[in-house]
Amino acid sequence: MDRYDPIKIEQKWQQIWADTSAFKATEQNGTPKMFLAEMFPYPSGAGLHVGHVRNFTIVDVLTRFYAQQGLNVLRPFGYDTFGLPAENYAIKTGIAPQEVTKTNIDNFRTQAKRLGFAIDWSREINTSDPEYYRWTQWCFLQLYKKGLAYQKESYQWWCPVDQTVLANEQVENGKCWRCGHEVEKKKMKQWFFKITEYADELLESIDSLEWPDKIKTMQKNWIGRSIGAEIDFHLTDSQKITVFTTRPDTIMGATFLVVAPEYAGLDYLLTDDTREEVLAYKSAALKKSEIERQENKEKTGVFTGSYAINPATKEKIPIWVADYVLAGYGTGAIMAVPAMDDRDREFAEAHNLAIVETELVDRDLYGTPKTMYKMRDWLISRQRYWGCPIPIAYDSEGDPHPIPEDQLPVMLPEVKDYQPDSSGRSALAKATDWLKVKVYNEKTGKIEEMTRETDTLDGYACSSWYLWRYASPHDTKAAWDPEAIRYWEPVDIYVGADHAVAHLLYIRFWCKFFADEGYLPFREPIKKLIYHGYINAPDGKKMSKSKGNVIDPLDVINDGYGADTLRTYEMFIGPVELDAAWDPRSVGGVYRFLNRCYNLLDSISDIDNNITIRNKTIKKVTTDIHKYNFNTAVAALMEYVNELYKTGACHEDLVALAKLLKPFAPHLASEMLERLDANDEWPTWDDKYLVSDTVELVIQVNGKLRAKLTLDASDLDDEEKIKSLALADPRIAKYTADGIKKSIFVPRAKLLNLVV
RNA sequence: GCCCGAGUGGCGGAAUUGGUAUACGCGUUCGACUUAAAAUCGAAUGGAGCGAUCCAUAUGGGUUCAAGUCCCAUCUCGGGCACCA
Repeated sequence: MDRYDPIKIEQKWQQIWADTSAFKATEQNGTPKMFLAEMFPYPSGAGLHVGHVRNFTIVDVLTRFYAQQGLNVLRPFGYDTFGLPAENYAIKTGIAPQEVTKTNIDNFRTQAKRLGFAIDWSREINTSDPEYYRWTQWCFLQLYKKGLAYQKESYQWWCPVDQTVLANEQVENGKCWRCGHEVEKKKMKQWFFKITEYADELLESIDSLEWPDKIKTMQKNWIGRSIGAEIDFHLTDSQKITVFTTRPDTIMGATFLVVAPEYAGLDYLLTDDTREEVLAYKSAALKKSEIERQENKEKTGVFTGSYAINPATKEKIPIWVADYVLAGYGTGAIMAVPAMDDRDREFAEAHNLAIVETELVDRDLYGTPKTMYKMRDWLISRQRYWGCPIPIAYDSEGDPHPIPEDQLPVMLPEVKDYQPDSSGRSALAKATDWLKVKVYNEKTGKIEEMTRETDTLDGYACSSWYLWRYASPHDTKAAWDPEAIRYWEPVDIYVGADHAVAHLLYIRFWCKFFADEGYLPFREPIKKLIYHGYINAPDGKKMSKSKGNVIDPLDVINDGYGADTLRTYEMFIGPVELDAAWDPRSVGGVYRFLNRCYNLLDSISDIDNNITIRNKTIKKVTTDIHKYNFNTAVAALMEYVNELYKTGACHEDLVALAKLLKPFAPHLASEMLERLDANDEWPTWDDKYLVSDTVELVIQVNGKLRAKLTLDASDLDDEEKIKSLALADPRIAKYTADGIKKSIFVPRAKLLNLVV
């Protein structure tokens, strides 16, 4: 017969799937649903990389597996398109981000189709499509109405290269997550989402999720709840400093107070003698980069000139300012207990402050109980062009007003000059016509001309609700259709390799908010999460253009291996949660395996020799996919094929093989099933075929393997018989000449251990 | 510094509740087919030894009839957090 020609077979089936809209999903009441999704990609100019392929293939294996089992499966696809790369490209080339985005999406779609993914292409979404971001703006307005979107002036992380502020979650080791440049602090008025409102629930409900412990722990640490108390230290009868502490019981040892350089009431504490020195210290601290603060943990600080009374000891204690106290946490002021706290002791020793051993007192004696979180509110303003416009306008007094919902979307205007500047306003500030808008002013009761907000939304806002959009992606009346939501959502299995705290925390926050508003009938958006590892270059290093070690998945297909080999290889490469290094020779091994599957069609035996291993393989592959052990599922199929080569494959053997293979190599499997005249219904096994008539019994002496006996399965009930058979065996007898002390028989393990 | 996770052949990795360590794949070697090569098919492959055997799951202890798996220390690597009071 003909040779295995993956390119030909794959083209044929991709055409069939396209022509028949094979993966279109519709609600079917009475049929159990399964909603699967990957973290949708940012469509870069480079096209799909092997990491995308791993991500999408995991989803695809599960999609096809559940579909073959008769579930009503939804597997949509979309593009997360707002963001810096397209805008930076526009600044460099003058080509509009809208245009580049379209080109890149087209390329991604074409490439994804060549991989044979079972995607419902009628549900494609794109976050920079006005029909989509119209509803992102609607989401913003719902949060705004409830006071969960608000403006605040404060010190924020600012990236001087990208010329925008960043959320806490987007600062990695003091550097910008996009360009890697050190971030600075800048005082600006910015928009926030009040995620802290849900801190307790985000923390407490996380244990109910079937997510990897690693992610759960990271989120818990990020939220960082501390239970303690706030305590007032009075300077005078009317002036006080409130501190937060987790150890109010150590107050007897509090020998001084420390406030952060940014502390709001700092000025009041200064005296003529100290003012100059303290202000110099403050401006130096603000200039320090986060990197410098991290590297240099020396405890610097200066005395403010003021004193407060310790309410427990009634002692007058000095107030210092030091940058080891953080402005953004607690009250920005602490009581220092150098006898108990390492950092306070270091500071006290460096500045000759009193250290007194403390006796513990009752926790509630001097303060009021208070819970504090490390998590801050989510900063969402971005001073960049290529993002979702914030639907807000300002009146002549600078007060914000929401754009009415019936005027959405606030379209992102086309501009010529995308370059941001250090003024703190995006390129949208130059779109002078667009800036003007007439909005009703509830203060004056009139429609007035106002000025639009020129910041755009953090891209994470766009991805905080897209999983719900998938349920009714073309809805023009609402962000999502409640009926479709009730049927499909929440997501059953979500697959990704990134965004452990940012995206996966934000989407949980929005879910809880919209549940409270009555728009969602559940409080957690994602039941199960598969967090897979990266694929590295053959040398084990991260793939990168500059190192020239990038493997292009399309090259693998075009080299003649085909998509099925690529997909199956990436599932076989190792445990799903671990990083793996690309091995071009192993790709060849998987190709050989698929080739062997195909060639089995040439000689179909009439005799069924393989009932046991067939049933065993069906069981193994089924349970492995349920456990996401894709690598061992593929290994089981390889073992099965090796066996079929030895014993000869009958029709039923091959049908089972093709069905089990289909999630991994759908084109080849479809071809095989067609030639075998079979459907793709997932096969079942019968445990009665898994027990054979004879069993191999392991005989150990002192725990070491010494012999194997083949017996009738029924003999496993007869311990005495087994023992005498073992003792009679010459390989055993030579160890047991002096008799045995005891014997342990384990029928479950088919094992007999003799102790001499 | 703190919190997780992981250390198994030449390599990627398998191993129900503790129960035959090294499945599967790569690589290597040999053989068949071929004028030859590729492809394909078959066989061998943890180390030492002629052998019976002995030694091997990061290191050192422990529990057990039995430990890759459980317990205690130590080392190495990866990830996260990092002055959060």
